[in-house]
Amino acid sequence: MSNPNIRVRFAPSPTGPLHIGGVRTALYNYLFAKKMGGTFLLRIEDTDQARYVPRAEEYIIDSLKWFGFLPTEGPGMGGEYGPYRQSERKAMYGQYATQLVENGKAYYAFDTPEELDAKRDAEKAKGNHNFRYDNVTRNEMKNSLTLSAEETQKRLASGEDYTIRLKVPVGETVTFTDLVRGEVSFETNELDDKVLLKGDGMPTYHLANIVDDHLMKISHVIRGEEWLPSTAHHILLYRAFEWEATMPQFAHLPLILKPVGNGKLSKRDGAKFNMPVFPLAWEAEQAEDSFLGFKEFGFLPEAVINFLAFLGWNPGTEQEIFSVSELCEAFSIDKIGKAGARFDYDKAKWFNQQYIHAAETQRLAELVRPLVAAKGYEVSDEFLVSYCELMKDRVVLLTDFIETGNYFFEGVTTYDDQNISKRWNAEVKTSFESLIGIIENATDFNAESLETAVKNFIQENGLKMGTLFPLLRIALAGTMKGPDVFKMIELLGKDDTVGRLQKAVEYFDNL
RNA sequence: GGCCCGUUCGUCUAGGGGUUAGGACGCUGCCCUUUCACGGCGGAAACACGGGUUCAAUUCCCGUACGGGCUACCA
Repeated sequence: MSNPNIRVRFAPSPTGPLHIGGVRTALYNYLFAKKMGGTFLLRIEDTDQARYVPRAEEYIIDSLKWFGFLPTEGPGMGGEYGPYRQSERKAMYGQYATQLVENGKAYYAFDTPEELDAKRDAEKAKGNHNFRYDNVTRNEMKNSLTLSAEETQKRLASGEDYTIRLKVPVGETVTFTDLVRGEVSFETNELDDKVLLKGDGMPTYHLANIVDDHLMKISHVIRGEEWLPSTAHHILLYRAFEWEATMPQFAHLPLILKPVGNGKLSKRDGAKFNMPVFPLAWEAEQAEDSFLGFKEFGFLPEAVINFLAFLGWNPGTEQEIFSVSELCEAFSIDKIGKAGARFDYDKAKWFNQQYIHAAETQRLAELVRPLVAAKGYEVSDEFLVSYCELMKDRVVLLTDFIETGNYFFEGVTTYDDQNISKRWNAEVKTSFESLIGIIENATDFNAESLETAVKNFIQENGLKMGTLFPLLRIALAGTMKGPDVFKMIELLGKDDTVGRLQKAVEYFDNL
């Protein structure tokens, strides 16, 4: 069921790697579009040349690709409302800004950044800590409202740098209904005359955003709460353009907060808490600006999606595990919470564990393959699949597959000495060596037969499982932890198993 | 400082004028088990505070406190 009237966009700035809050914004937009049968598009807001980072746009798209919620319109993706990169729309914004000046809704301002800084400092010195360029102070600044028409024309003609500022009306109340917060209002007397067009001819976020959302027929603006205060300006802009009738609806998402401490989640929290805050790895010139992502930490994309979906939203039922398609079905804006949500890494890991348990073993093996290769281990595909099957219940992250089960690949490197010395003695050794013989001579080398054979041996000799099993386990794995001993033996194969057991006897003796 | 937004277990949250305030993560006890894990069954743990309104307020209103965001020719 498709609905051409529902169009939403994800509009990031390519200033660096896309952080996890941005991913969640993209996700909510995607889910909303899917739920409503609408369109989800990507728009790159690259109007700040100073902060532009070349690789960032590619990173954003790679990330969306990894999660599997790629927009259907965007740079390099087609769509009839392009271009979808704002830098490529530069000329258009200038025209719209000029139109606003002609209609008396905006004005030229000639104050240089230095002059503005000086003005702010001067006001601060006078005890005024909140100078703003507003409907009062504009009368004392250098702009087309205070300058004569001739002077303005002269400055424009001379090529002097100028900005175009929104002429915020006096004494009005701007009220709108936010889809998550309800009615919100602002007094225009508290609002500053935002710069619409910068000295370099580029639009600011405010202008570009409104023009593009209008031209791209955006029906719902779903974005972070940091944009709530500027929404008043945006509404004023829609009015100035006389686009209010088709103005999109707004939904401001609660922010994602630090796991502990004050403030919103930042990129530095990743290093601080040893957890990912970006979807994919990002390589920067400075080591401190380089990061590993959720992917490299060993997360499955759908687990991250499920986790993120629940950071600020819930379905109102007790179901927690949702596939992406279930999420699309269940999603609704009115279930989005209002308060900021702390980033809970433990919960993220729990989601991942749940998804790994439920994942096809074949797929896990494919994901683990490159990790195994990176370690230099050489194993067959059959081995890897069986190994993943054996380990998937005791793994939280994909990287755990090579860490907690490393002895499968490289043999036993360290033994649990304490548990050995507690159990090892001459008598036990005799039984243990008989046990090796049984394994060595086993004709049906599979877990079930081996278990029967070993248990029979134990019973016939009046031994206890508790004396031999732990030693068997330690001999094979070095540790008391791990999967079923007989399944381990089957996977390791006869030669490897017997080799490990013999090596262990020697080690146990010398302990 | 000003403006705007928010506040239910440690965390994510459900709920909503009368509930034993529900679930999940984490923590913890027991069971399962040759170990670890998985799984199952339990436990501790919350309505920020003060005033109203009301027969009744955690729920509605107002304050306060606390938290968050914005306050750039950044987005």
